[in-house]
Parts: sequence; C-alpha cells; structure tokens
Amino acid sequence: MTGKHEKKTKQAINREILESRILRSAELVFAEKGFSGASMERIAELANISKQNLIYYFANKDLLYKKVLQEILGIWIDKLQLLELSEADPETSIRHYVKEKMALSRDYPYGSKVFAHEIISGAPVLKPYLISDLKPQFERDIEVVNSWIRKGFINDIDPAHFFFMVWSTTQSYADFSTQMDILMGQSQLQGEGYLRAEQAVTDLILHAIGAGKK
Amino acid sequence: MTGKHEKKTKQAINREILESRILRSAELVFAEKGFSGASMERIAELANISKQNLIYYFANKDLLYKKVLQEILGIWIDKLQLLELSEADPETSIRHYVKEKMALSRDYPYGSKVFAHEIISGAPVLKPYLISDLKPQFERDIEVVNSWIRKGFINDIDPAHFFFMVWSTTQSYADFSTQMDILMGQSQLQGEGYLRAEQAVTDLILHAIGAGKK
DNA sequence: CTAATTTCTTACCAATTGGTAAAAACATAT
DNA sequence: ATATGTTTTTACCAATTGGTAAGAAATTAG
Repeated sequence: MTGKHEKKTKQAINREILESRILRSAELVFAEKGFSGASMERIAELANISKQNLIYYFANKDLLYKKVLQEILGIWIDKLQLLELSEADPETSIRHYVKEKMALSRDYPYGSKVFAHEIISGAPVLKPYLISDLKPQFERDIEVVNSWIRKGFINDIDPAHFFFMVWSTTQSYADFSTQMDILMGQSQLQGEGYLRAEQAVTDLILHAIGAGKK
Repeated sequence: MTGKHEKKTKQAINREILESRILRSAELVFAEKGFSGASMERIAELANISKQNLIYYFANKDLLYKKVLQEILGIWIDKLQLLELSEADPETSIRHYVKEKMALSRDYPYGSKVFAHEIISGAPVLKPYLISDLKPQFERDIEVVNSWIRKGFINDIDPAHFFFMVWSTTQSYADFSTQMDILMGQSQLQGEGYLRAEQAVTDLILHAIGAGKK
C-alpha cells in the first residue's frame, strides 16, 4: 500500500542522491559548454567522483545528455502548455503563462541553457520530441489564441509569432543573463529586481496583444 | 592616389579569398558546436584545406574564434545602435530598428548563433567588449526611450526590459530557427514568410510600447 | 635566371577525449 | 559467516585534439 518504497536500502538511497548529484553537475557543464564541449571528466569532478565511477552510473555521454534533457523537458512540458485553461480570459491566462515561464528561467537557468545550446546546434537530439510533442501542443495553443481573436478579446495578432516572442523574451532571462547582468548590474536581476522584470515583461506582452481592454 | 591596392599580387588576392573562406567555415562550425565543441580539423575540411594549412593562416583556435566574433561584431555594432536618429518619432525609429535586427537574423544566422553560444557560455571572450562598448551605447539608447516616455510619445515602459524583448525576439529568428521551422514548416519562414514575421514582430512591439497613437 | 619569400605538405607529438576490463572494497541477504 | 550482489578503484587504450618543425613547392622581386 505504501507504493514501491517499502524497503529502501542504504545503497538505494545513496544511489538516488548520487545520480541526482551527477545530473546536476552534468546540467551545469552542458549548460556552459554544450554537448560536444562538455567532458565526462569535468562532470565527474563537479560531482566529486571519478570519471570511471561516473560511467558506472551513466554508461556514456550521449545517455547522460539525454537524461539531462529529459529531466528538463519533464519540468517544462507542464508549464509550456498553460493555455489548457482556455476558458479563463486572455489577460489572466497570459499573466499566468508569463509568470510560469519567468519562474522557469529563474529556477532552472542551467536547464534552459542546455536547451538553448541544443536548439541552436540544430536540435540533433530534441528534434523528434519537438515534432511529436511540442508541435501538436503548439497548434492547440494557437487555436486558443485564435479563438480570443475571433471573440474580439485581443488584437488581430499572428499567434505563432506571438508565442515566439513570449518564449524568446522569457527564456532570455536565463540564457542571456550574462549580458543582462553586465548591462544592468547583477543585483538588478535578483530578488525584487526579478519581480520588476516579470512585471515589465508581462505589461509589454499584454499591451502587445491588446489584452485587458475589453 | 588609388588607395593601398595599387599592386595586388596573385598571392595577396588568393590570401584574401582563402581567409574569408576560412572565416565563413569557422563561423559555421562555431555556430553549430560552440567554441569548445568546434574542431580545427572540421573547419579546415569545410574550407577545403588541410588543418596544418589552416593553422598557417590562423595560428590557433582562440585567435580564429576571436576573429570570427570580431567580424560579426563589426557588422552588428552599426545596426545595434539605431537610436542615434533620436529626433525621429518613436514609431519610425522602432520600425527601422526592428527591420534591421530582423535582417541581421536572416542574413547572418551563423554569426548570431556564435554570439548566442558565447553569451550562454558566460561570454568568456566577449565580456570586455560588452562592458566597454555595448553598455555605454545601451545606456544612451535607454535615455532616448526615456525621453520618448517623458514627452508622452509612448507608454511608461521599462526601457531596459523593452530592449531585452526586442533583442531576444528578433535574434530568436536566427538562433531558434530550427524550432520555428519544425513548428511552422520550414517554408513559412522563407521569402515572403519572413516578411510576415517581420511585420508581426514590428506590430507586436509597437503595440507593446503604445507607439504611433499620438 | 636566381634569390627571397610565401604557401602548402609531410611527419610528428603530447595531452585529452570517451570508454573498457578486471579486480578490490563494500553492503546486503540468507 | 558466507555467498551474492553493488560500488569504487586501478590500470589501460585507441582515437581525436590543438599544435610544432621542417622541408617541398610555388610565387614574386630583383
């Protein structure tokens, strides 16, 4: 009745801990260097184990990379299809959507960067997923926006390009944080500053589509 | 009187041709793999010369990478500071700015990707330039936008975040083209389709700041 | 035509890469 | 306590990496 965790041995517990520590290290290294630039040695070093021991847990680099991408996607998939609640009015939906996306950029910046490297490099690993999972969802979301337009809730915008704008803008707070930190000063994007960013982005996007003016 | 090209030997001409062929090849490889993932061998292969011969023209990988970045920046710097013409009204200025940025993404997609890899990786090479060149220009441009706000030409937006939105949106048409091609179909972003993208982005951005409504 | 210079090729090389094989150390179940 | 896994270490290795050194080939200048 207690699920599958009746008997968790010391080994099993340590394994979980170590595997997630490895995945975090891998995420960091892949975020900084991309797939080809990342080295197993460096990932092992960050996880405080030997390279051979790393390979014991993740048999090869491709597999480790896929696991990292998979983990990120697991988190993103939910949040990326927020327009499920299509019955809500545009302003509420979009506010929620942008907030969630900005939270992802703040809370999982390394994942976002791994993702960005992968797409920029031509999505060699992610392409199948983009086709099978993201595309249908994208088309559903476009339909939601189109219905808003038909009902006169928002301007007659191009939904696809609108989504591209929202994605790239929100994601840039993770991917291009280096540039932003330099231009604004690092402190400007921490804590309260990040809230201000969220507010600014939300306002710009709501105005862009003419939402909330009935 | 004819400048410095009175006597261009066959060698000098070939050198120029070959060097730019190498730089184009390098741009491509760096765009796909980032700095660490790119190999001199692969760059040489694309340029149809031997690795050793490549090294004869560009003594090492760091130097070649810097040259590629430098070349891109040379093109970008001009176009990135379009708000020089601050006497023009906001709508005209922004239309021009977005058009130029979209043109850069279309005409120099590889350069844009190299740039993106570099920034995502923490801008190890570009950081000094960002501080010394981009930042002052950024602050001037922010002042221009602020003056528009004071004059009541546009909404009371946050200029910094507005620029981040314009940059990330326009640049994503180069960096994330793989994703867009999958979602929209490749043909949708070629020729006429790209013009539609430009129009959509311009409209969204103009509405976002409330320009052109006097 | 010859000497000087530039370009390209051949032959290497040390360091790093991802990965294998096997035995030692450790933990668990009976 | 011992047999049975599990985890970690030690010892390698072939392939690729960026880069050097030196000579051959081609071009240019005098």
